[in-house]
Amino acid sequence: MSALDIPCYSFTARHASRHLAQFYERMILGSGIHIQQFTILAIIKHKGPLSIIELAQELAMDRTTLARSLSPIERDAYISIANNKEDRRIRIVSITPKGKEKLEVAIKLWRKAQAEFESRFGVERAAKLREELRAAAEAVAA
Amino acid sequence: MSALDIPCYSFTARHASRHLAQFYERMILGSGIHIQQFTILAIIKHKGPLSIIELAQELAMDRTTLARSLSPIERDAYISIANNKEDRRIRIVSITPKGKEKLEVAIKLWRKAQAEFESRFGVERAAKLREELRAAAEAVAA
DNA sequence: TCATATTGCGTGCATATACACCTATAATCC
DNA sequence: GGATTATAGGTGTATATGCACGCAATATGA
Repeated sequence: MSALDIPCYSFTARHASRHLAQFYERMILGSGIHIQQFTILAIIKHKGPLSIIELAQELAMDRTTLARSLSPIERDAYISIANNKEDRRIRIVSITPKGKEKLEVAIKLWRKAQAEFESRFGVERAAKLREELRAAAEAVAA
Repeated sequence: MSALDIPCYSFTARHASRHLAQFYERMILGSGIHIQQFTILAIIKHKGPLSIIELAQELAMDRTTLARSLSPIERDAYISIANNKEDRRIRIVSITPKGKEKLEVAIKLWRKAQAEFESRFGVERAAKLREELRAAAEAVAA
């Protein structure tokens, strides 16, 4: 037996996620950021400044997980986090010029990773897999 | 935009993996172990005593990640790790009677989780998704 | 046999993940 | 307006993940 024979859907998804992440990490290594950070930066850029909770909703991830993921990219000045005047509970996350530059470098490498995966796996097949992954996540939503 | 519109295959896989893991965690909560620990215990039981590296290969995960994942279940005495006489570099991992008991409880809950997912997502569809996830991981293998 | 290469494994570090619990602030309802 | 409730966010703790590096033990080759 090997991992390929373990029937647990959670394990299979985790396994694929790990290996896909490693593949993308290798591909965007030259950018100096991680694939997860790349996604977060891209969303912040495209959705404009937003609060922690709004950002977490966009990314469909836990609020506290996201908050900790922001630390390294704030430390490296790719994002800035400011307080809100109207509602002092809210903290607003924005991408910095330095973050935009970093993102532009990373996005070129990311496109290559996307293309490489599609080349190996098949464009149609990859699109179908993505749809099914989205549906699976939806199916188990709390 | 929401997570469902992010086209990155790595993100989509990570997203689905997170949410499937949370679903399984909720389902096997009563067992007192995590879904990842469940998988590791099941493999150790079925593949008999094996070394760290052999176990890592079975699970297709990093050796050092696995080693740290063993700590909690060794601490809780679900597994035991012994030195090898012939080759003193090798450490052999075995499941304990306590671990087998825990596994039996967890496996009942895990079966319910599997059935629940198949019920929500479709049996055929789930099988197909699993196959495609395996193939995707294979496609990006280093 | 002894120097070298290989192998098995542990640890430091950094990021990822999420639950429980806490504080501060804003909104709501007598 | 003051008590209550709801919301935004931070932190402690625990597990997950993997790279770089180091150490000890075995295997190999001259």
